[in-house]
Formats: sequence, structure tokens, C-alpha cells
Amino acid sequence: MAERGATATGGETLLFLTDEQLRKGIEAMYFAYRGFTADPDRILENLAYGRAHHRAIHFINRSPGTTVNNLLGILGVTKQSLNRVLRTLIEDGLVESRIGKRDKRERHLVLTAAGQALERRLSEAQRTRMRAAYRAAGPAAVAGFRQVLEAMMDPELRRQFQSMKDAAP
Amino acid sequence: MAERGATATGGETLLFLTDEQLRKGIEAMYFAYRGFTADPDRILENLAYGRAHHRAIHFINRSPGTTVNNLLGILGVTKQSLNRVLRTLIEDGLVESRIGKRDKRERHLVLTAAGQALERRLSEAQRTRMRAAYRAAGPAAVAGFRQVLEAMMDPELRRQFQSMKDAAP
DNA sequence: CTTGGAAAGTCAACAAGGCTGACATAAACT
DNA sequence: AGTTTATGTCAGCCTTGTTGACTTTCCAAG
Repeated sequence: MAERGATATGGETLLFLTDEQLRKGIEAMYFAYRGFTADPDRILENLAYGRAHHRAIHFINRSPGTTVNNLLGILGVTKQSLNRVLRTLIEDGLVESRIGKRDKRERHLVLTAAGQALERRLSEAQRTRMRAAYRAAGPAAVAGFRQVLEAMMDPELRRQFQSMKDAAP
Repeated sequence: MAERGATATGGETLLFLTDEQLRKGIEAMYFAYRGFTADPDRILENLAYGRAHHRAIHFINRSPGTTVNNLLGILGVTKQSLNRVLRTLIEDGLVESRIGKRDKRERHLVLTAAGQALERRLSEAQRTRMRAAYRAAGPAAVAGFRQVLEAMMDPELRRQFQSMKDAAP
């Protein structure tokens, strides 16, 4: 409170770049992420699934017909890790694996009706919290939220994110 | 692009509350969190530590002299989980555990010089990314970012967050 | 002073979800 | 025909979370 931040570049205060503000931002990110995952986690723990299953379901829903390799790129895990998850989802009839038409080596992944139902349940829970937060903060805050999040991503992931389809209605 | 969102409550568009926008927000959160943890993770993997050690170090640094019970409350894990981490940090001379003066059952945790050094290294890496993101997005965006994050937290964690000291200079 | 409960620590066992390495198969490409 | 690519699988390891049981130390209330 004693010092004023530099007002260097022409009147704009840089107080938001102090180490203290950055630390608070880091903590906010940590606590918020816990809230972010809490609701779907509660649903999943009653089923035999975990967060990894949720992620797979989410992105298959987002890009129906995506290949295994594609999903590996998005999730950034090893194929062994992903396969463990996919196997159970396929066995349980939530995901269907279709042999590629052009390239028969590829498997195209789609959610079954049951898979879509679970996706809706999980997504619904997560969106409810998100919606409440958005509503409480307002549209301008949300725009800033999205800007900062995008700037925090690794460049490669940012590209993945930005090129992700805005999904069909 | 075809439909306009309801402009119900008096001129303010609610387009930012569509399911599609919420989904994008969810994905942004996921990708951003990966970026958020990437830099410290890279440092930790060369040492014998993981993310759990980082979290312990972070919050001990934030509240020097905090008790084990306190830390358990903040981190939301079991004492067995936390203890496994604390034990190695104490053995390795990064954390000191001091018997309480008033209540001798309590242990007060503080970082040693070595602990502070590692904390600085980890925090430095994370703050560098945060700083770049903040700078790129600007102060208004950062304010919105913080608002939305706080609104996303569980109420109890939000209280923990808000009551967290703004640290000594 | 005794006793109940709180704070901390420990052992054991388990699960999720990462990882590496090695290997197998089918299909495509050269 | 030989190589590369996409996928899947087995085995084993690590971190970090969990539950349950039990101990030691100590404070505080009866």
C-alpha cells in the first residue's frame, strides 16, 4: 500500500503484474480448478469411471468420428493410458469404435446412445457451475476470463483449442 | 450466427451463457490448467518430487508456521497422503517441523533456506507464464479472469482463498 | 487426577491414471 | 518385398489419492 506501481507506458497502472497479484492468480487457478472438477467427479465415483473417462467422453462427443491418434494428440497421454480407458468404455457400450473406410487401420470413435446420455449428465453438471459463475461475473468478466485462459495455454494446445469446432446444434 | 440471444433483462445480451459458450469455457479451463502446471512439473520431474510436493511447498511458503491440520484443510487430502509428502520434504531438509509452543501437539511447518530456494524456482516458472498471460490480456481481462475463477470455487474454498494473507513483502 | 478427545504420525493395502519398453497385427505406402 | 503407420496389448513401475486400524503425545474438562 506504500508504493504505487509504475505508470510507465502512458497512464496504465501495472499493479496487476506484481508478484503478489500473480501469486493470487495462481492460487485462484488452483482452487477454481478443484471446483471445476468437483461435480463430474461426484457423478463418476458412483460409476466405475474417473476423470480420464470423462475427458475421453468429452472430446469424442466434441469431435464424433475422431481417430485414436487424434485423441492422443488432444489429451497428451500415451496410447497405453488412453487405451485402458477406451477399452472399458467400449466394453461397457458407451463408445463405438468403427474401422475407417478410407484407411482401414484407423478407428473412428463415436458415442453410443448410452455414451451420449452419460456425456449429457456430466456436461450438465459442469455447465451448471460454469453458468452460475458466468452469470455472477457478467459478460465482460467472462470475455477477460477467456482471454487470460487462452494466453496461458501452450501454443500447440492453443491451436488445438482454437481449431476445435464450435460443435453442431 | 443465425439467431440472436434473448436480450431479456434490459438490453444485455445473454449470448455468453449459451451451452456452446459454456463448453468452450470448460475446454479453455482444461487446456489452460495444463499450461499452468507444465512449467513446475518439468522442474519437479528432475528432482524426486511431484505436484503434491509443489502444493505443500507453496502453501507452507504462503503461511509460514501453519499447522498440519491447517494444511490438510487447505489441500483437501487425507493426512496419510499429506504425510507421505511432508515426510520426504522434511527428510530432505526443505521443510522444518517445529513443535508448537502453546500447544505441544501441533507442528508448525516452515520452509528451510533450501525449501525457499526451491519454492522460488517453482514459483518463478509459474509466475513467468502467468505474467506473460496477464500482460497479453491486459488489466481489465485479468480482473474478469479473477472474478470468474472466484465464482467457480466451492464456497468453502472461496473463503479459504479470500482469507489467505496477501503475504509479507 | 483421570479421562476423553484432539493433533500428529505410521503401517498396510488398494485404486486411478500417468509412464516406459517390448511386441503383435493389419493395412498402407514405396 | 520391405518399411512405416495405426492400433492394441502385456508387464511393470511411479505418484498420489483412498480406507482402516493403531499409537503417542498432550490439552482440557470433569
